[in-house]
Amino acid sequence: MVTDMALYSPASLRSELHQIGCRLTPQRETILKVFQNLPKGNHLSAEDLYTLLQERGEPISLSTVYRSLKLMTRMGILRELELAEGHKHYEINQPYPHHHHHLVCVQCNRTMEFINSSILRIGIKQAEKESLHLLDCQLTIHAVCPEALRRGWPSLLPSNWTCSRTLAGLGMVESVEASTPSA
Amino acid sequence: MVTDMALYSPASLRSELHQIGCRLTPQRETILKVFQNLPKGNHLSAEDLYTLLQERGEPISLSTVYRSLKLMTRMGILRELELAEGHKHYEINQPYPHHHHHLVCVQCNRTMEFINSSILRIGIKQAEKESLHLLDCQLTIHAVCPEALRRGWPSLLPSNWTCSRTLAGLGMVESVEASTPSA
DNA sequence: TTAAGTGCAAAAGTTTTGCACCAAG
DNA sequence: CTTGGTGCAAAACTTTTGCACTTAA
Repeated sequence: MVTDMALYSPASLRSELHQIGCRLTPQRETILKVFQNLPKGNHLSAEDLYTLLQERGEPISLSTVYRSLKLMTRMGILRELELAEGHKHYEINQPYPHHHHHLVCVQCNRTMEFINSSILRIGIKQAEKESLHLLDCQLTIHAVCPEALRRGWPSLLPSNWTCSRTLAGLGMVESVEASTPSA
Repeated sequence: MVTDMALYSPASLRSELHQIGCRLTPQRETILKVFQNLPKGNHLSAEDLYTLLQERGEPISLSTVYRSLKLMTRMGILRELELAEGHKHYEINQPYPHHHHHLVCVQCNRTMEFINSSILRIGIKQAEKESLHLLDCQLTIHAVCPEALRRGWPSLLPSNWTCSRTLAGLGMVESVEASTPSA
């Protein structure tokens, strides 16, 4: 899964950090490594990342996680995704051929990635026009899945309902009609 | 400024609400009216909207504001914007010719709108492909303004620094080099 | 009449910060 | 050394919720 991934070596990260008066710390290096090895299509919230590092026994605090995510996003190393889940998610900011966009079902929060190179082209042109330095450009499509529509979306669904699309994504496809509340 | 705006009359809002088992309340009508009359390019956070209504003497609670924003977003009447400011902003979801996208400076948070019809076309096609019902589709471009770059963005700037681009937007263009902290 | 909506206050999250200590360069 | 970074705990915010009371239809 993780293929042509050496976007940032520790050395190049160090040098980018130094350029702006920052230092390379073990924590920052660890975080970068996590994102570099994250399977394509995954993204982590601050909390996710913190938990994951804890489980691996990496010593890091939640504040440092937040601070690093913010810094690395501003540096253009990470991408901050605003999907429909209430907290931000992060992924590595992939270079041009792998650069992708998101389609989100606002009911079940399932996210699908897609690639479309004209979008980036539009973004580059627009940033140039305003003479800004481009960091990231992402198309987010909000949509509703057919199951939700069928059930009378938006308000008739229990808030913890999950559509079959999501269940399928989790590898548990059977009870599409079940809608079993569990909160 | 507010031109061809009668996207939703109270009656059409009522009927859309009824279709999903909801009611038209004075609060919802008021909120819709605010967004319909909002000058092009403006967007409000929940807090902004609440304050604005308070000032106008409209009786509404903050919870209702949140509840209405969520509902109207899910109905596709409003658009939830995730710009770079930590809280969500909302604007009316304009139909196809007025549909627009955003370019944001991550340093000064200034937001610029732009129109590009191919983006919507891409969004429609992608949603169709996954057989989802499209609600909204927005391209967000994150960038840094030249002033920030010149000053050694990202970390050397005081957190309350505002670039000349922003000052210009506020109609106070003089002291571009001042960077006067005020927090 | 009755199910949906509102307001209030409390709770639940998420993200930020002050400060003392630690460590990269 | 010196300045930036980290961890901890407290604080600050934004958003959600339970419940009793209203109100649209």
